[in-house]
Amino acid sequence: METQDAVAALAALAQETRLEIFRLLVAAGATGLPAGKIGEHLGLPSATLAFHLKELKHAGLVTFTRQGRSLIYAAVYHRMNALLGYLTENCCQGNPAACGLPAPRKEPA
Amino acid sequence: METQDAVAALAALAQETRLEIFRLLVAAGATGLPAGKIGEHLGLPSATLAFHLKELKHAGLVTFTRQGRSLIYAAVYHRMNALLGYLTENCCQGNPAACGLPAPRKEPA
DNA sequence: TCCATATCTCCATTCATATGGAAATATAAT
DNA sequence: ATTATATTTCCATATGAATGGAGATATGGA
Repeated sequence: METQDAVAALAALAQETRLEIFRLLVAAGATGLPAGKIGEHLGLPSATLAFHLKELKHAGLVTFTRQGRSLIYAAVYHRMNALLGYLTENCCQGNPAACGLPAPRKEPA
Repeated sequence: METQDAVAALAALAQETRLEIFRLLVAAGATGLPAGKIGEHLGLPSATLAFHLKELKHAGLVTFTRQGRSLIYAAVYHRMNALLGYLTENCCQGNPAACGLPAPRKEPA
């Protein structure tokens, strides 16, 4: 992952509402959640929700597929993985132990 | 680490200049770097540099100590560690393997 | 076709962030 | 004391992000 992409992903997650959306989608797993359910869970007006989903989508952290009239959103794990890889490689002295982490498996995505 | 702190740390790193400052400090290791050297490396006007250092400091990602008339800045590794811990725990289904990572050692800081 | 549902786009408004010149503060040296 | 160095704070400005109402678009069902 390049620095530009890392900045985009970090910016997408650096907002309470969006971080909560992402966490909810992670918890929902591979099946994902329709936009409506997300808004319901977090009590968000539709326009606000759409705005944040667009940001996450733009950063590559979520995708969606249509199912009837619902759009089902899901977390993109490999993107999160790539972000964690970037951070451990670039912000832990190339030595993850410096940040208390075990050796990372080389970023695949 | 709480969600609030994670958002603050993410926001601090979600900016190209600040991410570069932090990476530079990580590379510099425990001895750190005087503010002036950082600005020199990255070609930043002093006011801009001071602004970003304040943001990083506020997020707990850097500290500084005075040495003569220089302020020596250094990366706070345990904070980065805590952020990575938060992300793997909360954004990888509580299952780091979902993000291609080995099991994390429990966040100590 | 007509209506209901799910979600988005448009827009105005508000608030926060980023940038950098200029002046202020702190330390050191002569 | 005075001057030089290192860095910060102050301030104005420009740019971008967040919020949410209202209307547009897409799909499915009667």
